[in-house]
Order: sequence, then C-alpha cells, then structure tokens
Amino acid sequence: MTRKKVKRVKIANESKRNCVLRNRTEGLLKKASELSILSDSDIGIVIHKPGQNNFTLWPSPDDFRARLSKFFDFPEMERERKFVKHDKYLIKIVEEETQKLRNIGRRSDLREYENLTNGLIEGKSIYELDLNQMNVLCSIAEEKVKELQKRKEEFNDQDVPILSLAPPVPSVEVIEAKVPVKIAETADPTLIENLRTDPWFIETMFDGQINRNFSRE
Amino acid sequence: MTRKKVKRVKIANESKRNCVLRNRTEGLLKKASELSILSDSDIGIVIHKPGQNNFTLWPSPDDFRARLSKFFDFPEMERERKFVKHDKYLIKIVEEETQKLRNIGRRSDLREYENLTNGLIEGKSIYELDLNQMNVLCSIAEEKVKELQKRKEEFNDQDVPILSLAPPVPSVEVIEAKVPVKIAETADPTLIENLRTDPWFIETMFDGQINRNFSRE
DNA sequence: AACTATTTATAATA
DNA sequence: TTATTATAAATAGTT
Repeated sequence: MTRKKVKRVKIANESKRNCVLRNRTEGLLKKASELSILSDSDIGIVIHKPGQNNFTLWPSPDDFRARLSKFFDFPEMERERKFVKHDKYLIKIVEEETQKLRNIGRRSDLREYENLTNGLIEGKSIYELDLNQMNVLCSIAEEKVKELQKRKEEFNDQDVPILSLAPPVPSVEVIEAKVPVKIAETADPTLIENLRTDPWFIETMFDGQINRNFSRE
Repeated sequence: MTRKKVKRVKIANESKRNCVLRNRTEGLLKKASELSILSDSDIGIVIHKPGQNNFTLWPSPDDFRARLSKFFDFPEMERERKFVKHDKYLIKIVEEETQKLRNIGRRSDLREYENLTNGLIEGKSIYELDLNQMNVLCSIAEEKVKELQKRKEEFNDQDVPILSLAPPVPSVEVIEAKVPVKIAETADPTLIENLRTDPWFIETMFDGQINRNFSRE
C-alpha cells in the first residue's frame, strides 16, 4: 500500500532501489507502449544503471536504433540544440512546493524564495546564488530536515538520508542581505558548504531542474 | 474526468490524438525523471510523430546523446541483440483478457484462443495462423465489435473505428477444425482477409505484442 | 508474487 | 491553451 507520498530522492537502501527500478521500469515501458499506440508515434527508451554494463532498450534494439536513426537523419536540428525548454512538470512541482510553504503561513523570506526559484527556472545555477539567497534556502532546508527527523522518529524510516545535514549550528546575522531578515541557525559557512555539495540537498531543493526537455514544433 | 477505461487503439480523432500525445508525453517524462532519480539510473527517451520532423529528446539532446554513447561503448552487446524477451505487462494484459473471456462463461473455442495467444506470446505471427485459428479470433473479434457498437449507441463515441468491420456476413462451417465447432457468421474469407489487414483488428487482438523488450542481466 | 491503501495520472469537460 | 475533477491506473509497503 502506498503509505507515503514519494520523495524525489535517490533511495538509500540498495535492494529497495533495485526493486523500484524493476517495477517502475515495467510501468514506464507500459506507459510508453500506450502512448505510442494511442497517439500513433514512435518512442525509443534506453535505461542504464551506471556501473552495471546493463542496458534496457525499448522496443527491441533494432526498433530503437531505427527510431534513433530517423532523428539523426535531420542534421539541421543540430543548429537548434540550444533551444532548451524546461519540463513543465518540474515547474509545476516548484510551484506546488512554494504554495505549500505559503499555506504554512510563512515568513518574509518566502518572497525571496520565490524569486530564487523563479531565477533557477530561468537558468541560474545553485552556484550563482549570493550569501543571503543561500541562507534563505538553508533556512527552508533546515525546516525540511526537521520535518524529516520528526517523520523518521514516527516511522523509523531508514531511507531518508538526512544524516549529512546534522548537527545543528549556531546562528549568524546575515550581512548585505537584500531582504533584511535575521535567519537563525543557518548561516554557518561550513553548513552552507556542506549543503552546496550535498546531493540530497540539491535534489530536494532543486529537484531535477538540471534536467531539461527538448522539443521542436 | 477519466470516464472510460482506456482502449489500446490508435485514437481516431486527430485533435484528441494530439492532446493525448501532449498530456501523456508529460506524464511519461515525469515518470522517467522519477525513476531516474529514485533508482539512480540514466534514462534517455526519444519521441517522434511520423511525418512531423518533430522530435522530443529527454533529457536534453546532449544528455541523451551521452547516455546513448555509453550504450554504444559496449560493442559486445551486438552479439546479444537477438535475446529478446516479451514485455511483462503485455503478457499480463493477454492473461487478463483471457480471464475476462473465461468469466463470461465461454464456449469451447476458448481453449483454442488460449493456445493461440500462448503461441503468439512465443513469437508466432498473425500470418502463421491456420484457417480455424483465424476463425476463432474472428469470432471473438466479432463479439468485441458488438460490444463496441453497443457502447457506441450508449455514448455516441466517435473514436471507435469499427466501421471497417461491418457489415455482418453469412455463416460457414469450418473444415479441418482442430476443435470441431461451428463458428457462426465469422468465416467468410472476405471478412477474414479484411481482418488480416485491419489495423484496428490487429491492435485489438494482439495489442502491442509486436513490440518487444530487450534486457540483459 | 500477491495484496491494497494511497498516491498519481489522465479523459472528458469547462 | 489551462484548469478542474471524477475515475482509472500505478505503486510502496507489506505478506
């Protein structure tokens, strides 16, 4: 029974991760088959688990190659490769997250968070953030950590990789903040540096925004 | 609102078909994104609407190519291309269809139908069927047509492409039938020939069984 | 591999 | 297009 909403984070437990890979691959291929038939289009899918030398090609490798070569028969598309648009569902997820925060009845840095995520949608990388923006994100991230820790106590869930974010750090006042708010317990440079390189943090805050979708009318 | 169970047939109405393509493509990419993150694997998808010179690549074309080239870095896989296994979900769908027929309290040709679909699962093509097998399929197909016509009256559904199967034909006794049953109103050679080339029939009876899945452990 | 409580996807509609 | 929502389908945790 789907007891929890799915968290968009790599599953820590390996056997569970492989189980999800098997089950969801089947689901994905079914969806692809349906889409292909219903809308009369050709679809090719490749799935690879890094380090496994193990590939799934759908449909058969022959069909897959045929579909690919059709694409490569259009070399003029090369010139358009830079036309990249964002996946709609990712934008939607960010909007929903923002709305969720709003509903919790949030503080003044919410507006900054919104600006931030809008900027990210338009292509800003996490490495271009200024200190205050990073602090805002850290603040929100920390709340997420607390939520997760609480949930961990409730469910003894072993799949939430929150350990890398502990322990709590002392508070620091933010200098040169665009939005002059005091952000408690988040501005420690070590924590920020940890976060900058923490895959869980990046995926939690920015989900798959690095991934992009390409489509040409 | 999803008012109906989805039929695995090409949608006749063009604007609806395009709508489905848009909506379900988004869904498919979302699923792919989730699978990729949750199970820590690389996925590439190409979607092409024939005649449109319009390709969707996911993730970005660069990422997509990178994932592909990883695959082509394993030339020894060429030797294993013939190892093709059937999509589990297709086998499941056939089983469910068979079960549905069984539940309707079916006739003696059900066993033949089962043998038939088993054969198809093991690779037999629709063109290898003998006359009786074709008759059995036609018999069942005709019932499906009746169901569809009934449903059409109920819902005035313009998307069911059943016209090509009408009109009804006179009955013929089957010769050399493995299972000696008289199959009414189905054995007219013209109808059979029509069916053999009717895409709706092929897709309805055999769904996506032509599609195959390749996987190597 | 089967079950089922939930979440998620989506077909028709507005 | 976008939004809504009733229903169908997928699936996480469990057995």
